[in-house]
Amino acid sequence: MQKSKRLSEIEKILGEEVITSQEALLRKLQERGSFCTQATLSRNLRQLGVSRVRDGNGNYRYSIINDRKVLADPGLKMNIVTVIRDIIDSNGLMVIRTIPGNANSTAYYIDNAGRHEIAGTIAGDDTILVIPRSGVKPGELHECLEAILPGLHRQTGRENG
Amino acid sequence: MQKSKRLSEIEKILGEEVITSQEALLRKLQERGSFCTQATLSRNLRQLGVSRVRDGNGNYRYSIINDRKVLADPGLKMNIVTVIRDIIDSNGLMVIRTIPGNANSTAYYIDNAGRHEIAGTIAGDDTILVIPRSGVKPGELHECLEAILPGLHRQTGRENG
DNA sequence: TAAAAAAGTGTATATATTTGCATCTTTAAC
DNA sequence: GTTAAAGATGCAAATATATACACTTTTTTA
Repeated sequence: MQKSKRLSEIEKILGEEVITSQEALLRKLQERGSFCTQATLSRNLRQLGVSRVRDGNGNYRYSIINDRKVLADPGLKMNIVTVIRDIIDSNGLMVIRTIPGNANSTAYYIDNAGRHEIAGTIAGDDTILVIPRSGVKPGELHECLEAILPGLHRQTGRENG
Repeated sequence: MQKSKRLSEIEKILGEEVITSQEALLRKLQERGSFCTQATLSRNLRQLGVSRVRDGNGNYRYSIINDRKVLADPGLKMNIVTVIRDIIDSNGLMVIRTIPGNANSTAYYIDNAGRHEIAGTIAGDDTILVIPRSGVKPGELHECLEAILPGLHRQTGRENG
C-alpha cells in the first residue's frame, strides 16, 4: 500500500516547506512520487490531524500540529513534543527549535503552563527563546521544561552544546 | 462603527464555545447583536489571525491561536548582506538589524549556514536576535557571522554597542 | 480459501471560505 | 464645508475543501 508512504511524505513536506493549499501539497507529493487526488489528500490530512493555521500576514498554512488541542486539553501534552527538534542552552537562556511554523503554538503552550521559573518566551517561526527569571539555573529551567513537556528529553538530540 | 464591537465579540465567542464553521459563528454573533454577512466575517477572522485547527477527532474548530511569523523566502540568499543595517552585541547575544521586512529571510539564511556557534535565531520584521551556544564568546560569534555573511564588516555601522 | 468486513480511492458533487467589484461610510486634508 | 482617500460591507462569483457513492483492494473470520 502506498498510503503510509504518502502520509509520511506529507509530514515531511509540511515540516520542510510552507504549504498553503491542498493543491500545492498535491504537487509536492507528486514531485516525490506519491500520487493521489485532492479528495484523498483531504482525508489524509484529517487523519494526520493537520491544521490550517494563520501566519503573521493572515495567510493560511498547513501545519502538523493543532495548537488548540494542546491548549484545550492539558492532558494531551505529548502532541506538542513531536514538533520539537531540539533544545539548546545558551548561557542560561533556552533555545527550542521546532519544525517550521510551530514555534508560536509551542511557546503559547509553554507560557500557559504558568511556571514561575519562566519569565517569558519569544517565538519566531521555528525557534523559541525561553527566558528564565533571575536566579533560575539552566538545570532548573531544563527540568521545568521537561515537566511541562513530558517526553521531551527523549526527543531532543542535543540538549546542551 | 460596529466592527470593533464585532471583533471583540468574535474573540469572546471563540474563547467560550466550540465553533466549527463561519456560518455557526455568524449565528452566535447574531444572538449577541452583531450582524454581518459570512463574507465580512471571513475578512474579520483573517484580521484577527483566527485559524481553523483540528480537534482530537480531526474535526475543525476555529481558534484564535496562530503562528505569527512567515517563513523566509529561501530564494534570496545572495544579496543578503545588502539588507543588513548594523550588528550590536548585547551581553553575548547579537542583534542584527535589517531593512524592514528582511529579518526573516536573513535569519533563515543564518540558520541554514549550519554553524555550531549559533544555537538559534529569532527574527521579527527588521531585527534578528542571534543566540550563541554556551561558551561562545562575542568575538567568536561575530567572526562566525562575518564568515557566514561575507562583506558584513563593511556594511555594519556600529558593530558593537 | 471463501465470504464478509474494513480500508482506500476516484469521480462528481456538496459545502465552506475567500475575493472582485460596486457601494456606502468614515476619516483626513484643505 | 467640500473633496479625496481609506475603510467597511454586501452580493455574486471564484476557490478551496469535504463528502456521498460506487468500486477495488486488503484484512479478518471461520
